[in-house]
Amino acid sequence: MARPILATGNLEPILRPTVNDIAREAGVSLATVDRVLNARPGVRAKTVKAVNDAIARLGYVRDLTAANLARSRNYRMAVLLPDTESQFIQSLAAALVEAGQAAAPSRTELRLIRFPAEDPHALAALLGSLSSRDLAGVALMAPETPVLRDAVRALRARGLPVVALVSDLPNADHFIGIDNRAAGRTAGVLLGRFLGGGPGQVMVLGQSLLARDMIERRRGFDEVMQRDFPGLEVLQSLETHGSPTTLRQVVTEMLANAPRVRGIYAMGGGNRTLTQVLGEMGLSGKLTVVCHELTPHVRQALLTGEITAVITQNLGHLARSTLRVLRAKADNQPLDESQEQIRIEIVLRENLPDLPAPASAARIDRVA
Amino acid sequence: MARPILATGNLEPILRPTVNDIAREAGVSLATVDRVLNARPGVRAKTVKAVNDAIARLGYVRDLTAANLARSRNYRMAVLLPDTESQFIQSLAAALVEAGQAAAPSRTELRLIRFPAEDPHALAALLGSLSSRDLAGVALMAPETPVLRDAVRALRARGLPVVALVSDLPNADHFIGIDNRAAGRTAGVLLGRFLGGGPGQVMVLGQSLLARDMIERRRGFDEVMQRDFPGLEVLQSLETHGSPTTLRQVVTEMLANAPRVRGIYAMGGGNRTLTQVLGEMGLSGKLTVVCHELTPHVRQALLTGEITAVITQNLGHLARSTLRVLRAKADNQPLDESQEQIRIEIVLRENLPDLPAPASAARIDRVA
DNA sequence: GCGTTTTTGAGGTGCGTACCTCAAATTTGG
DNA sequence: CCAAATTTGAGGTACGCACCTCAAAAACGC
Repeated sequence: MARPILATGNLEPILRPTVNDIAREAGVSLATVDRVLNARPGVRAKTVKAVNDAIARLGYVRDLTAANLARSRNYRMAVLLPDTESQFIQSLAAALVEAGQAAAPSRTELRLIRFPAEDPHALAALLGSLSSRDLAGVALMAPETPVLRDAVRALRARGLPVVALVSDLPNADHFIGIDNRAAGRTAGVLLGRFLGGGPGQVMVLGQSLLARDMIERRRGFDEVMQRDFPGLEVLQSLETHGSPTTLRQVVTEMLANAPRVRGIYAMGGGNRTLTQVLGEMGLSGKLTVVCHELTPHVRQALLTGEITAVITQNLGHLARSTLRVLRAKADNQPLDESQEQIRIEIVLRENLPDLPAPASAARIDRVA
Repeated sequence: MARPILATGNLEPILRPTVNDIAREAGVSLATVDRVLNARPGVRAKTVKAVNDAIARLGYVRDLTAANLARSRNYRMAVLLPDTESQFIQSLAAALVEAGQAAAPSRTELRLIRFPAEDPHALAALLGSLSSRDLAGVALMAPETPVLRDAVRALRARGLPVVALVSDLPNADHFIGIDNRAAGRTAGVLLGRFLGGGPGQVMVLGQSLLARDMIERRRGFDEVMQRDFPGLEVLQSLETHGSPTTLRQVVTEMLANAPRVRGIYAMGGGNRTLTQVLGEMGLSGKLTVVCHELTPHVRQALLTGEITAVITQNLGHLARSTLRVLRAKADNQPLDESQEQIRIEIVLRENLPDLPAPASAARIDRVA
């Protein structure tokens, strides 16, 4: 149950300057240093400078853990996701919950809130009801609309950091997700090269051609196909609007009319229905299919060869990054960009990572 | 210079049980709870159980930040790398130094130590000189030898956690790096598919066929080629022993004798020399070349088309993971396996990530 | 039952910081 | 130069925990 923390002995201290050192160095009292550090009023400009100079000279950095302890600071973050039931959203939600649990020891709490996917005003109202008294930050995955822009602006004006998830919002503090244009380009090379450069036709599917991420993917895809694979004819995008029925219909129709289709780029959701339709038409494994997001079903389809390649983003990373970024923003701290950059991952059957272990069971590592 | 931490107001507290709560719940004093928590002697088994029961009932988890503050705990880690001057090692070292700097605020210090690459006994002696009084953990990148095995065992016996970097060591506490067999398989599919399944010959290059990572890559590569691409003939591996001269010689010879070579799998280092030789022979961009590790030079070669695809691991992730794992081991804490798994990344020209920004310059994010 | 050993409690100090109060020192305005 | 306003200092408490001492209480041996 309760184990002592430490097997190895303690180390000789690594000395870092403290507030007391600053006070001595600056020739002022602790109270004054505190006033400067925490931007409290009642200090002459001259004194402020003296303190800041001492800080610079000593290379002082505030011990955030001690500071947070003293303030009993805690970080309650809200993450807003559409109430869609797609496997992607579900996996994302699960990853967020897990990251939230893992962050609990560092006084971070994550509140997952779902909003009606098709109602921008309801979302805006929800955002309006969030208070910076209860929250330290907000993460949000939603398509951009005028009301949403205003609501985000209002939130930030109230001092709450807002980060955009998966699909960018231009007036958020930060965007967490992949570069969708580059993702589209990557899909393009994979399809192009796997098809040997042609000849043949390529079908493109997307939920809605209005969402920012879809637009960017399509643009990147076309860019590469036109430049590098002129032998492949890219057919017009088909919109599915998230409806399995529509998807089934447009795919069937297109495949009947375009017999030279050798590849499919599925930009958005609906991968489950797509593989199903292909199966029914006896085309499983006969076409080169590139899609997005490594959901459980896509995993399976990769293994059976129904899907050739997947462009994906690591949702665990995305979730942890979300918390780290929100926290950094809440603390007004700089962030490590390279750590927060979400990579575009290419998954084939051969580099399919092991299924992540269930969250709760803490694994035992090797023992001597 | 010194900014106040917090713009947003404080939140209503998220209450977590403290040691005082345990004492009350268990009906004992604070001192006794402390004795149990830190495994100090002089407590009856019965009392220990009462305390542990209370801990379980309340769901108490120790506040590690407060604990570390109280103990003035700090984490000094040693990372041992061969003194090779390859771009890979240099990039790795740079990533480690950067991760070490980023971890400084959390009382973590990283000491980079280089050892003579070809002298296992010197390395063993070095390991023998490390003390658990000065260090909290050791990370090590080295080929396995009998003396090394013994040295690692001795280190662990002295209570120092040891993790293996890049290439696995079976008796380390943990391995941080990619699954090299899967990496070899991935290289196989890429080459196979990019070459349209054949016909043709494929050349395989490696520094030394003795290192564990090389063996595994070759095995994974062969596995896929035999099973999925029988139309491609895989030539015998060529060993370069890290010598540019040897590499130049064997490649030239092989290409002269095997005119049907259409692809190259470069399992180890020497990518700089390889592209150079290919250029001299007028073959730049004419062969499909798959190699490992996204070093600066390989980036360049990807952009010019001299190299087709790269199997790589994110060194920033690797470095941060090293510190997290060492810390978790030092604290005897469980680790989040999914966060520590280093992914096999496939990099083509089209998904080449932006060059990471220089370490020191903290970036400013968007402002309202 | 008594002395001895073992176990427990009460209390304090410190880690580095935040935040508060009150009095003393300094500066400012007229 | 004096009164008023501003700035500074001294000191305390708290956060959650580690670690120490000393005395009181309980368990133990015989």
